[in-house]
Amino acid sequence: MNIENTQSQMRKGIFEFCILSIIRRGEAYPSDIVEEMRNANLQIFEGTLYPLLTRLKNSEMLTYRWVESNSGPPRKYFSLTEKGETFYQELEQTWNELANGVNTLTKK
Amino acid sequence: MNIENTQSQMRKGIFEFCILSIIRRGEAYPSDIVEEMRNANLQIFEGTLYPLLTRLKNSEMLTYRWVESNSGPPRKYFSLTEKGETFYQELEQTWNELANGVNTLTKK
DNA sequence: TTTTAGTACTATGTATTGCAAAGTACTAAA
DNA sequence: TTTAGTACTTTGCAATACATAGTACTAAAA
Repeated sequence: MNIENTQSQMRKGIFEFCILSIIRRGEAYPSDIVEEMRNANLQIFEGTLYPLLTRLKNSEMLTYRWVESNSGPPRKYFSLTEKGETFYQELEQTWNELANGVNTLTKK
Repeated sequence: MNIENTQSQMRKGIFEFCILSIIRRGEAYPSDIVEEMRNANLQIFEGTLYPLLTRLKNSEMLTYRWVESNSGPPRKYFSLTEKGETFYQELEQTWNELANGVNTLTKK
């Protein structure tokens, strides 16, 4: 039982919300997403990100298209489906309830 | 991929923090803990709570004593160790960083 | 006295996902 | 042709929330 493990456990379930939020604001490819998360001091690893994007795509929350890049391999740009937008709103509510609950409990 | 599962995943890692916070404020037994969490709109099941308390005890974050109850079986009252207090402070920082990161990212 | 009900705690199997690591593929530069 | 950087894929493992089945204690009811 150590802090790194707990950090990892705390991240579970939260990354879906973060990723959908980023893509909701505009089409993005994985490196964009990593960058935006890093800017918010959130760390996500490729081994997490790619399977998660795949799961979201398979669940019809996201669609993607291939875009040739200037100098390098093609990139997969993701965007939100209507189903994804609905799910995002549920996630937003879920997060807010959880965060409020925790803060209520721990800040007294 | 549905909201209930994501809620469950979001809870991972957070309950340690909540439980230590409750016990930090004063000695408590499991039903006390369930009650305080419910008051904060956080739901924890016995299958989660008891093993978690055991893990925290085994990691020397908590100690406990048995207390006879007025009408019913004896109760296990938990309290925080010094190691638990230190760990709590790390958890508090971890939670604040995570919550700030998520809110920064999703509220823009 | 025995049985029932309520309370308290224990143990275990399952599903899910973050993490780590190994790998493939594309493009441009050396 | 080889190397380096970028982009994506796959898979196995560890940890924990959840569900469930069970044991144990005490008081009240039968």
